[in-house]
Parts: sequence; structure tokens; C-alpha cells
Amino acid sequence: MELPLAQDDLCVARVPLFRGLTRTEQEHVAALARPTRITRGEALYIPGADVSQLMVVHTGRLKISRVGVDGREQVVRVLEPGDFVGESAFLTGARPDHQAVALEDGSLCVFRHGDVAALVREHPSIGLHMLQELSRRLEETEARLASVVSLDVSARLADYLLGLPARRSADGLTVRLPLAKKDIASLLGTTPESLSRQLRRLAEAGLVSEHGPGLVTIADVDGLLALSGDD
Amino acid sequence: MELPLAQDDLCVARVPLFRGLTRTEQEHVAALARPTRITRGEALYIPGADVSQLMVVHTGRLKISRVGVDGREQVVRVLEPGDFVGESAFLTGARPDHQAVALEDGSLCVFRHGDVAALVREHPSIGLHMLQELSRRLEETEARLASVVSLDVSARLADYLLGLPARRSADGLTVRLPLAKKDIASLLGTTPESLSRQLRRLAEAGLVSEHGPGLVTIADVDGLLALSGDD
DNA sequence: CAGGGAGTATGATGGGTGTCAAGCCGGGCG
DNA sequence: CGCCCGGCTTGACACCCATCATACTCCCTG
Repeated sequence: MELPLAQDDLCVARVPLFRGLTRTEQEHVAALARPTRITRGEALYIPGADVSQLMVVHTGRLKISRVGVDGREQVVRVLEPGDFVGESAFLTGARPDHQAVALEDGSLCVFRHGDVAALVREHPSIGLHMLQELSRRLEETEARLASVVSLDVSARLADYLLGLPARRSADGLTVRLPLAKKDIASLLGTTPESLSRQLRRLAEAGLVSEHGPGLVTIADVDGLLALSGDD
Repeated sequence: MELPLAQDDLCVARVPLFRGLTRTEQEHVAALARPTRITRGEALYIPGADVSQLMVVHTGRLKISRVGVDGREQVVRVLEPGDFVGESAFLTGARPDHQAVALEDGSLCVFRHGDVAALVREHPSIGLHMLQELSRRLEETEARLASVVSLDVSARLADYLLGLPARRSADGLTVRLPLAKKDIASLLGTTPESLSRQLRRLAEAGLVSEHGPGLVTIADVDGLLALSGDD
């Protein structure tokens, strides 16, 4: 019984949702969590499913996406460790119009909605953290909407690259693309073809260069900044 | 002292945020509210302002919009009575990158952030209602993002018209456009010119017709549905 | 190891729509 | 009352970008 307990503990401790709780409170929360393994490509739920749990990502990443009437996929968001899904069913009772797929093997902490409701009432700070997270997501989505409407693909791509975690390297900053290019294209509201073309343009202009699988080094940060929404 | 109290009371009672509270609790909340009048065209706050209050719309409507680097306005959302703004500053401490302008004369109930925090801790249901509202907004914004990316202007316009509150009339359904057409265009992620053209197309196709100021009657609901995202 | 599917790159092409420009109309303010 | 500004419409034009098609590479699986 030692191992699963330790797992729960980790899950609860790392998550912003439960930050600020005392050790004992965290243990109480952990007792309600059901740890679950996920394998790459696995669908946690599909559109219209009855999601009755709040799922907190422990390790691995999830891709949330819609599928349009024509079957085309639209990436909504990518969940990293500490992020959660399933709150909207919990809050509004609505069925999701999107799906969640594991991008890689990983693990989740799953809570039943009823337990979450009790936790929120017992520990208002959990509700406040959820509010903060939803507010952050809303702002991010509004920003993406604005950029799709007002910026062309190259500007959105420049924005995206500049927003990635970067590492100093010999000839500038090096970033690792966290997603398949087709998914990045979808996130940016464009197609893989357009993304490929624009990335080549940036390379031809000497602003960036690609080496290897998903490794991009930014040679001219100011050049990219000028292309992007500026600010 | 009777009149202002009655105003506060109304404000609190009508708002989903404070639904489910007992009479005494509502009175307690009302005591913290500061009623404020707004006049058409007045800016409640501008980008970068220090918003230290949660504002609940009592009467009238507000337009939330961003202004791009080129000065072009992008409508984010329209607030109706019962809706609120200012929660993001309260939750994350961030300055807004958007502005709020009154679409018409009206009134607000304003709460100081500190009071809101206390209220949420005291009455968890308030926090839950805020969560529900943010979750709803997030879903709406994600839906708009998806539609801008995957639907053309005519489909978005059809969607929009079908989503408006309608009244049965002689030759179909009649809706009243709740916004200036330029604002509707912005909301749909397009330009006034394109909106005007597409609306004319719908009229030429016999699907809709315009009479008077912002009055549109939908002659062929199924025709519009076929144009829109279907479902 | 060979097959196959998915992801990606590149080219050609057409269409939707943003942009610029001009004109119209209505309402608000002086 | 009449000016004038802002919203709206219509037209012409260009261009970005989605689409279709093809080909290449890599990884995974049988």
C-alpha cells in the first residue's frame, strides 16, 4: 500500500489546484484521488461523452481538440502536468463537444465530481485556484482569437516561436517544438501546408533555421519580433 | 435612505452570481455594493488600467473590446444585465489588455476586490457561480475561435442570426440586431464590408430580408441552418 | 525486412475576403 | 435648421491562403 499512496501524494502536491493546503489537508484530498495510467493515443473521452470526473494531469500531456462537421481536427489546447479537464461537465453539466487524447504515456489523478464539490466547499482556496486557472485560459483563448482574426500566418508563427521555452545556443535561441507540426498548424488556425511554407520563408529570410526533429534555432529575435504583433 | 437600498437590493437579487443566497445574506452582500451610473459611450476602464473592482451590470450593456496595434477595434464580448467584469484583475492581478465601454446608459454594482474575496470565502456558492460563468464564457470563446477558423463569413453570419432571440412574425422569424453592424462584423471576425456583402447575398437568396433599423426577418430557417455549421 | 500509413514538403491554382475608394444616408450637435 | 461626422453600402482589385495533388521520409508493425 505504500506505492499508490506515494503516487497520490505527488499528484496532489505538484498541482496548483491544491497549493496552499496543509499537509494533512493534502492527504485528505489524496485519499479521494484515483490514479490512472494513460497510454499514448488513448482517448480519455470523446465528444458527447458523459464526463463525470475531474482529471488532473500528473505526468504526460493531453491534447484537447474539436472535430468539425467535415472531420477536420481543431486543436483547442494542450494540457501539461498540473493542468486539469472535466471541470465544465462538473460546473454546468454540459456534455463536451471536444475530445481528449493522450499525446504520450502518462498518468492522471481522477476525482469524482461529487468529491470535487465537497472539496471546494470545504477548502475555498481550491475554488479560487480553479477560478484563476479558468480566467487564465479565457484570456489565452481570447488572445488566440484576436491573433487569428488580425494577424497573418507568419505573424502568428513568429508569436508562437517566441512564446516557446528557449535555450541559449551557439547561434541564438533554440526551441523544441512541443507538438507535431500539423498540431501546431491547427493551434495557429492554419494548415500544415501553410505552416511549412511560412517556416521555410522565415528560414530563407535568415530568421530561423531547423535542425533535426522539431529543433528550431532563432537567429534573429528582433526580426521575429518585428514580424509578430510587435507590442 | 430607502431608495439606494432598494437599488442595491435589486442589483444583488437579479444577478446569477448571488442566486441561492438567503434574503439576509443578500442584504449583507448588498451592503458592500456601490451602485454606479454609466452613460452611453463612457469608458469604464482602458487597457492597462488598474481595475480594482468587480463590476456587475445592473441595467444597460457594456462592450468589451481590444484595440490592435494598428488601432483597429476587436470586440471581445458584450455584457448584459447580470454579467460581470473585473474578475481577472481580481483573480490574477493582471492589467487588462482590453477596454469596457457602455453601449447605452445604465447602472452597475461595484464591489471592491477585497470584499469579493471575503464574500467568496464566506459563501462558496458565489465562487461556484463565478466558476460556472467563466466556464460558460470559455466554451463560448472556444466555439467562436473554432468558427472563425473553420467557417466562412456567410456560415458565421447564419450562425449568428440563428442564435439571436427571435419573435414569430408574418413571414418567418424576426430578430433585432443587438449591435451596430460594424460591431457584429468585429464579433464575427470579419469587416463591415464583408458583412454587408454577405447579408445582401442572404437577402438575394431569399433567406432573409431587412426592414428598418436593424430588423431582420428570417424567411428560410432551414436554408440558414444548411449554410451554418449545420449540426 | 518489407510494407504501409502518417507526417511533412513543395508546387499549381482558384477563391474568399481584406483593403482602398467613393458615395449615400441619418442623426446629433452647434 | 443645416452642417458634418460616422455608419453603412457598393465597387474594383489584389493577395493571402486553403485546397488539391504529388512525392519523400520515417517509424511502426506484421
